[in-house]
Formats: sequence, C-alpha cells, structure tokens
Amino acid sequence: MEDIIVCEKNCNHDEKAVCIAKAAMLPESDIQRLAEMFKILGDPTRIKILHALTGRELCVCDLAETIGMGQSAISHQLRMLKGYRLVKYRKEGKEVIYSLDDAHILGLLCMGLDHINHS
Amino acid sequence: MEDIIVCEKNCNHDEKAVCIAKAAMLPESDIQRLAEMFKILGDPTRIKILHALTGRELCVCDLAETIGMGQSAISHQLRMLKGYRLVKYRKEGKEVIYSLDDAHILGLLCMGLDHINHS
DNA sequence: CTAACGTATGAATATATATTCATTTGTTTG
DNA sequence: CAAACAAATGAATATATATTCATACGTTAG
Repeated sequence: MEDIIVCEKNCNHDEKAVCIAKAAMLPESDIQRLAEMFKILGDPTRIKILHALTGRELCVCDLAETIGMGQSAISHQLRMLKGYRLVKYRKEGKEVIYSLDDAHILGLLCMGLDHINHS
Repeated sequence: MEDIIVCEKNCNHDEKAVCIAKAAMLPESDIQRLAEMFKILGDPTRIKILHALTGRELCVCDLAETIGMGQSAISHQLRMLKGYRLVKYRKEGKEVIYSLDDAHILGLLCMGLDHINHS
C-alpha cells in the first residue's frame, strides 16, 4: 500500500493527472536499481560475455579470444559483472574460469532478444 | 541454422571451448540492437518517464512536474524514446501529449522489477 | 630461483551521455 | 497583432563509460 502524495504546487492543466502519476511513482531506490541493472545489459561487450557463458564456463583469455577483444577489456568488464553477481569464478592454476552466477538475468536477455526480433 | 566458425588461431588451452563458443555467438547486429535496447532502459529518467506513462497519457510539462525535472531534460529524453518507438504522441493545442507506444517493453520493465526484488 | 604465463588493476584517453541554459518554433488567447 | 504558454532544439557543460597501455600480482614450469 502506497502513501498518497498530494501536489504541493498546482499545475496549470489537469491537476489530478500529476497527482495520480506522482502517487503511482516507484520509490527512487527501485528506479535506481532497475536502471543500474539495465545499464549493465546495455553494453555489447557485456552481452557478449554473458551470452558466451551461457551453458559453458570459460577462462578470461578464452573469453577474450572468443569475443575478439583485449584481455584487459574483458577483465575490466568481468570485474563489473562479478560486482553485480552476474558471473562467478573459480581458479584453476593460473587460469580464472568464469561462469554465470545469475541465471535469472538470462531470462531478461532472452526476452530482449524476443523483443528485437518481433519488431 | 548457424554456420560453424572454425578457429583460425589455436589457443593455448582447450581449443574446442573457444571454437564452440565462437560458433554459438549471436550475430553482431543482434548484439548491438540488444545492447541498444537495454541501454535505453538503463537510465533512471527514462524509466521514470515510461513508468509514469503506464496506464495514462501525460503532456511534457506534467511529466516534468511529476518526475521533478526540467522541461528540457524531459523533452530531450522523450525525443529519444520517440526515436525508438517506445512512446508516441498526439498534439492538443499547445500541448503534446505522450503515451506508451510499445507495451511490449513494459514486460521487460516488470521482469526487471521482479529481478531486483528477488535478490 | 627465474622465466613464462594468465589475470587484475590503475592511469590515461577517447567517447558517450544527461542535464542545463538560452533560444526558437508553434499555438492559443486577449 | 502581441503576449503568453508549451514544447523542441542546439550549444555548452559536466559526468560517466569503455578501452588501451603499462605494469603488478600470483601461479606454475623449467
């Protein structure tokens, strides 16, 4: 149940529209987290990484080779993906082998694919 | 059916891993469009706009008032959302009234909300 | 122990992005 | 027609972002 926020300032047009819209607003924290999450998916390199890791695990250098980018760039992005718990890793000798941590996010990726293919 | 791409350069480790991963790669154009789409959702202001427009239509200045930002900022973002066919508009006198164009994208928004709430 | 390898990281750079400000356009009203 | 209002726009600014380069760290092999 949300609190009803009342307009402090009257708008020129339909006051109610703004009041209702304001009352329906999501909490700022939700907005921020939502945007943050989509922003992570909003980068080609990160999508490539996540997609490359679906159904298989890969070390950093194989990821770089697969995607066709420098090791450093991949490593930087993995750091970010790790921070958001989208990938996890295990060490094996010198290698660090990454895999998906959050399978849930794949649902979003697939839905996104559906979307771009149906329009 | 996708063509199988064969590694030109042998990697030091498991050659097959890279070959398979490469073969499974999405086309670059799909990647770009996916990232583009998520990037649009990856901004708090745009999420606020899209959310404010769910179930109601609003003119630019009411949107600005609702969201608590300048008219110009909102207008710039609407331009972008319009470009990606996420919002549409109709003119009524001096006002330009925006509404959602692509209901499909709301599914993504909701899924995103689910995601941040279940983790 | 030293060299080689895989990875991580910080700094630097280039680029993209969002917002503000000032101004313009278009419409309505007095 | 002039004034008022809503919206759009371009330029400027501030900020965020991705990538590269150089280097450091940790592990393994010789």
